[in-house]
Amino acid sequence: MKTSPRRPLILKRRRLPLPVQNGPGETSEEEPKRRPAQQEPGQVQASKEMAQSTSCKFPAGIKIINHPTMPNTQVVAIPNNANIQSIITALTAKGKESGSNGPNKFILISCGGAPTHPPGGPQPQAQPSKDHKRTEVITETLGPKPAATDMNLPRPPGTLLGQRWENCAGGEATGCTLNNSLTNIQWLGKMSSDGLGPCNIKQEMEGKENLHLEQSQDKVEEPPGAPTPWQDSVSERPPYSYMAMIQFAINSTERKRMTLKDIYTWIEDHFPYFKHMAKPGWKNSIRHNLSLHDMFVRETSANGKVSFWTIHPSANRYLTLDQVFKVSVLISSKWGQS
Amino acid sequence: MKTSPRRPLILKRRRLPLPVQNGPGETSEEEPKRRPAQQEPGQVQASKEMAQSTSCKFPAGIKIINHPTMPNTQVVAIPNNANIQSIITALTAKGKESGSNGPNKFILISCGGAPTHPPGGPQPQAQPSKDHKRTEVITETLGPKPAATDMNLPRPPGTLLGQRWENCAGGEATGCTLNNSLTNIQWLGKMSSDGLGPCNIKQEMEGKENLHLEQSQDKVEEPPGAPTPWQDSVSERPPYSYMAMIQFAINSTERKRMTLKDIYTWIEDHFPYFKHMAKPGWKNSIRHNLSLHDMFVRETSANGKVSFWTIHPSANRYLTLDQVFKVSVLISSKWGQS
DNA sequence: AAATTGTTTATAAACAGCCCG
DNA sequence: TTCGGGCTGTTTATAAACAAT
Repeated sequence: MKTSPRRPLILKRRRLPLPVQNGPGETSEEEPKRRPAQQEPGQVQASKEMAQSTSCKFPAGIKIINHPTMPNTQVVAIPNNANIQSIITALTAKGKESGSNGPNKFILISCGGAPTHPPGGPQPQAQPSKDHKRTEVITETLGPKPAATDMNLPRPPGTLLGQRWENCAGGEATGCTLNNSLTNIQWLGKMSSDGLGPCNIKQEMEGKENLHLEQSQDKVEEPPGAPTPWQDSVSERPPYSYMAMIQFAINSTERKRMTLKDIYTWIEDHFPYFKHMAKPGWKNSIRHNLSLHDMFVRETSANGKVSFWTIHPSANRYLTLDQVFKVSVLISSKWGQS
Repeated sequence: MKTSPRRPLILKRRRLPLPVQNGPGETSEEEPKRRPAQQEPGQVQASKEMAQSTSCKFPAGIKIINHPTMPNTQVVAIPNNANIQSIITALTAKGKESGSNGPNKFILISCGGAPTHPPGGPQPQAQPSKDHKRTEVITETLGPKPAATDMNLPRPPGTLLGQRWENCAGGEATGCTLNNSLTNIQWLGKMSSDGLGPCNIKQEMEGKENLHLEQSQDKVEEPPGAPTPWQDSVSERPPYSYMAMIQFAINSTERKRMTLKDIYTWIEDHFPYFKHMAKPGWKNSIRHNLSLHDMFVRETSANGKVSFWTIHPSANRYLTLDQVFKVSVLISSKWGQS
């Protein structure tokens, strides 16, 4: 009964104070059906797709990159010896000066010593402070609107009624949750050093519909690294939630749809933990996630024979494992190894 | 790990063939955001609130009563010796003849011998067929629309994309699921014989906001039965899902809102199983359900101090335990004992 | 008939935010 | 005042029952 070793949940969630915009509560029968889900992607305008690697300079050897998916967000890599407080102050000022359209949220990542993993477990490099695993500091400077300023918060703190409702239709939750996984650089760094390449083409062509899979898999275009299959990661559970992995899988295809069986296969190929270590119940969990989350929509092929799983357009940020991988390579390899 | 004795799940779910209205699938980027949730309660028009007990006659000593909450549905009590097949045929014909507005769905309940529970467990009276626990047959005659013809189906069979999406906003699922619980006459019959009365007033006035609770609790107006607290049920888990019980609790108040603590209390008072038998984790499950299901919306009191849980208007069918109880009394007492 | 796929509920748990002593 | 613990709320994982294909 005390089966503790459950979900990873390495993610940090945070709640914003939220400066109580329009009076708390009021009981208010005033129709709680606003849907910022439609509205939020609208206000995203820029920096939506990929990281344009606009690495602008910053005070003390710090490098900044646009977050690949989160609007108004930049990832900031900071050396271990940097003064975090001064950086936060500078970032805050920068966010203010950028105005309402510029980035107002920064994810701080420490990138001190050798980013290549020391064989023997996921310890952070050589930091006395074991309190925070990665000094993943998230600071946000006041945006024009209190909504969508917290990367971890799918729903704004429930002060007014109906907010849960909106979230439901928009699928905002999933995107935010997924983005959290992006901060797990450590595990990705391991993947990068072990080589991800061979897994991309493997695919084996057993499903009838794997054509889509294969010709879309080669979208990965990282420099061909070590071709040896990664062994360290095999025994370690990836830090992504099922929901995230399903999105990775579906978005890796050209038509953004995938059969259940192919989702299984994709996850097994890209996260060997599930092929070799996980209990068979993980497939049950995949199905559970597909059914539970409204962002996953089941379609039926034209002939009505095959059913595909897709991601609802208004909820899809088109995150792929490749993107996450790229960010990790950029941060850990380029800047970390200096 | 093999902790089998989990959820009750006495409910029967069924899936309709659904005559494939407008072509299966088609991949179709055609905006899947229809919301029949708003539309479905609209087409309900009649028979929405309480059973008007319009028990019209039928072939062979059968009695029919409008379902208290489900649209276009009647509950049909049938003696054990009746020919089920002929009844279904007759009901089908009746549904057709009623046209598009009349009832097109019937829940068949066998009411053979003594409905008062034989002490010793929930066995069906004296039927050789142990296959179905209660001969709870559900037959539906073609309605004008394929939607909302299956009481057990929150989502129409997912042939087209986006249907899961709609459901999410409308909260249709919850209503249907709850309605399933209505067919658990056995457990209710036990409650009726043991008396439900004393629990209604108990409430104890310890929370600061229990005023609302108390003055709304006395809406129960069943004939004062045996005042002895029901003992048989104490050790038996009620056949209602957490979602259903939360709705019972919230809808029992006048303002249709309740604090978490009061929800705990209400459930403990009305289902002693949770007070005496259940592991403390059941409260975790209550909170989990409140957060998970979008039909539950958290409000904040006018002064911003207390937060209440409410039911989203478009999802609330105002089901209460009292209503369920009434139906059980009608069916089991009036007709069963003949 | 059996396996696969899909839906729903239950339960445990991690963790965040808040309140309160 | 702060600080810690309990309560409330959110999210993910896992198992399971069951339905539909």
